[in-house]
Amino acid sequence: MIISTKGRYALRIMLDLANHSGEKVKLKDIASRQEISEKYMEQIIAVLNKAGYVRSTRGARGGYQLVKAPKEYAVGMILRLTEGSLAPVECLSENALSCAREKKCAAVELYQRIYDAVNDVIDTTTLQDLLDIEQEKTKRE
Amino acid sequence: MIISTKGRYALRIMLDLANHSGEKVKLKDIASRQEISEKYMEQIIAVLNKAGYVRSTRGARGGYQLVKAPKEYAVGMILRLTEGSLAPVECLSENALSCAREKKCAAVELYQRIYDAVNDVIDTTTLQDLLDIEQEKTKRE
DNA sequence: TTAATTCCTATTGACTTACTAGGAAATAGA
DNA sequence: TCTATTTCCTAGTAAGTCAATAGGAATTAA
Repeated sequence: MIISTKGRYALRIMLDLANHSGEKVKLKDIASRQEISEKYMEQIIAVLNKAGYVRSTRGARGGYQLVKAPKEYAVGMILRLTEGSLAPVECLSENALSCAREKKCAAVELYQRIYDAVNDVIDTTTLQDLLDIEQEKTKRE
Repeated sequence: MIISTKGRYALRIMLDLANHSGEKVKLKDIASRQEISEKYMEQIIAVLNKAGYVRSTRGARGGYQLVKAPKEYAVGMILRLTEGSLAPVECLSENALSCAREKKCAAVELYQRIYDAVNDVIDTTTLQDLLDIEQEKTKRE
């Protein structure tokens, strides 16, 4: 049960953009700050862009910026977009094909509880919350 | 974020054994009831056996049985044994090597919340709970 | 002695992950 | 208009994981 680099990097990209609101931020700058491969980041931010979570400006002096305020982005939106469903098992995913043992399967109840618990956390935590945590952490240093 | 067949099958094996408490259950019977490859199951039950969660009897008329009562097995024990840590990210696992950005990383707080939520569910649900759910489900059919 | 069963180890095909690579398209500024 | 800068698009790839399959050794009841 793992959140891959795709989702984690997406979160860090969004956080980085949130930390530079108002500016057009170049991918190169995010990459150097976050120490992530620029080329790999391109692919990840492309997804965020297509979904309308960030706005891009092409060409020289171009860059990316957030479309909405940080508190408008639940981390669940970002993780689901980049990772796909965070369901612990396939059969709970949106597009799941029905399972033959569905009717008598006891375990699916357990999986649903796990799923609910995870969804609750990621849907009630926003980018702004992470910003606050970050600030708190650097203050403490 | 997925619980693989290893963990899911382990759960079903344990449930199957729980449904036949007192008997020595042959792998072949579990395999046919659960429609799981017998050879694959061997590998999974071997882990459960080594951990002492089941007791095996070798040779003709041998089989497996649970060591303790179903309510003594939290599903977390079984899943962690077969899946490894259910931490959403590597850095939260037991044996994780320390991360350079640990001190300022805001996201780790999120991951910890997810981890806590998952652990809470799997540590408070036992095999007996699943048995009860199963009974409830078949009664309703 | 035989049949039935668990135990042990190796191999494999398909898939996923985390990139790398190369260049096309767009745009600001000279 | 030209050039440097930046995003956009697509393809490839090495390493690792998953979900088995395979074959046979060891053990035991009858």
